[in-house]
Amino acid sequence: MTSSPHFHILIEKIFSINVTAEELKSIPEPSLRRLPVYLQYLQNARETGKTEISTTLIARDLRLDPTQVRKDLAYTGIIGKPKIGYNIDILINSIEDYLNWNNLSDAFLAGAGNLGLALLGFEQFTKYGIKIVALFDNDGRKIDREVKGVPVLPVEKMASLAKRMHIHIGIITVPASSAQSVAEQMVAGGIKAIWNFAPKMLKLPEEIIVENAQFATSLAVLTRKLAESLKMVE
Amino acid sequence: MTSSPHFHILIEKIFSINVTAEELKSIPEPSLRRLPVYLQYLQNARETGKTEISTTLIARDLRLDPTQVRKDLAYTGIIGKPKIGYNIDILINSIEDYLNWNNLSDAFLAGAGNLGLALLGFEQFTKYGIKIVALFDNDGRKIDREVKGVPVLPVEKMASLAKRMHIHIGIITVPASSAQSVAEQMVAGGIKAIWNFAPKMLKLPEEIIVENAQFATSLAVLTRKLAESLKMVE
DNA sequence: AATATATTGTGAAATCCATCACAAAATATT
DNA sequence: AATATTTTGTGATGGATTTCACAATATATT
Ligand SMILES: NC(=O)c1ccc[n+]([C@@H]2O[C@H](COP(=O)([O-])OP(=O)(O)OC[C@H]3O[C@@H](n4cnc5c(N)ncnc54)[C@H](O)[C@@H]3O)[C@@H](O)[C@H]2O)c1
Ligand SMILES: NC(=O)c1ccc[n+]([C@@H]2O[C@H](COP(=O)([O-])OP(=O)(O)OC[C@H]3O[C@@H](n4cnc5c(N)ncnc54)[C@H](O)[C@@H]3O)[C@@H](O)[C@H]2O)c1
Repeated sequence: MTSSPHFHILIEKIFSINVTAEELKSIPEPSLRRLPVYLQYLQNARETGKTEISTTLIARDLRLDPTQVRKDLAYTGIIGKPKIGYNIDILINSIEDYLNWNNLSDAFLAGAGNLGLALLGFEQFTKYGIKIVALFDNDGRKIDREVKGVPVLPVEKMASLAKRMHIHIGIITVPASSAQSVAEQMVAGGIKAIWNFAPKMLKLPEEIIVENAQFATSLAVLTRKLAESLKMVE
Repeated sequence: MTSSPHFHILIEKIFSINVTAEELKSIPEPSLRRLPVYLQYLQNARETGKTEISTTLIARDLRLDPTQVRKDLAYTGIIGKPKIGYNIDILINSIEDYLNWNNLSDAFLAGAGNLGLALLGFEQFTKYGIKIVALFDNDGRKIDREVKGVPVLPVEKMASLAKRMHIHIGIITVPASSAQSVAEQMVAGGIKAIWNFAPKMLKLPEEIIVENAQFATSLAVLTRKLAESLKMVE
């Protein structure tokens, strides 16, 4: 980069140039992870009839630092008014746009078991930018049914169908032992991003985006902190 | 702290003094979050018949920095051999001990719906240190049944039962609108750590440990990175 | 036995992220 | 109209985490 990122952003604001991949990448991952938390908080706040909100208040309610909230929100391009704060509707839109959650992406889900069907039943995914359009399984008893209007198809058809339908997102809820093979079939079908619920690290080409929904990670923090706090009172 | 942490740990090793809350706290949270990833990787590696493993190899497979892996593992107290690496069995045990996953903790789960039942059916939780011993719901049709040997009870009984059974961990899989009230009932029952799947920030006393299993967070990273990579090829 | 090699363990440096401090701006109050 | 108050936006600072650099060590090779 030859010019400073700050200068770049200024230029973008003035001339409405589309941000490039370079700039898109520049948000710190911790900030990115906080954006959905703000979003959910703001949607709640909107329901109470509020129209404006300050980072002072957001930070108090979410137990964060106000400057941190301001800097996080700034990544989405939002501009506030001193002494007032931000317009809630505009702010919500700004975050959703930034996350690309205003454009629903179609997704395939492999593994129509307990977790897979629970995910399918979770209507709120449409709020999070994705829509599950087909399930795939290798169990004959599950195939060729429809669940909540979504067809369950044989996993062999997944790759070709993904290609034909230009699907970019795959969700894996098969047992760990099948996860690698299913992931490879997804990649063969042109899928670019995989949300993996199986407790198994996938080995895939570098350019494939893999987000592991590791329940174990979450539990590690929980059980460890609990052990700490129980030790403390001993 | 008057003496260096390093000195402390040495003393602990020599005299087998229990680590105190002070020392327990000292692991960086990013390191803590990586431990379950190593654990799962190591369990896989063990199944292939390996008995020793180096951080060089772990790092290559998990796409991490070898020094980082070494420092992370060191928090669990493991000691390796130059030129060889670590004994896999001992290393696995060391991580499990550190996370307290060798002592199963009983947990209550509120919300016997899609996700709650999927979680119940997930036997591997016993590998992650917890055991769901009772479900609670407010839907008469679900109450007083047993699911996989675990009773479904009316949510009104949760607090008193938690107290009586000295339950420390609660899992919330009720709709967002009921999450706060259910969480408060858990706290009233003496529960100290809550694993919250409802997309709702809970307002609870500071000493209560809350770990939000935010699906939205995971998806934000996925959809954002995907948007970036699609921009790139434009 | 001497040398080469791969790895651990750890201070030091670099990078990344969170927090502090404060000027500028918008509104409310006197 | 002047002053006080609250908040935004941001450069500077501090702290946490990652990465680098390298000595020490265990084993393999000659
Ligand atoms: N259930 C949970 O709460 C939970 C939580 C965290 C992680 N997970 C993980 O999610 C995955 C699914 O868990 P689950 O409880 O839903 O298991 P499940 O057994 O209920 O479902 C797995 C489904 O995958 C199908 N399947 C198996 N191999 C396949 C293949 N090669 N191609 C296509 N489909 C295939 C099976 O027929 C079944 O329908 C597992 O990896 C599990 O470890 C589950
Ligand atoms: N299903 C998913 O894949 C998924 C994913 C992420 C998050 N979530 C969240 O998890 C929660 C549960 O989702 P779900 O799909 O299982 O919903 P669900 O409607 O299938 O289950 C909710 C259960 O909670 C019970 N319940 C409602 N109010 C209660 C109360 N006050 N006390 C006790 N029980 C009560 C209901 O009777 C029902 O059995 C929701 O907050 C949802 O947003 C679900």
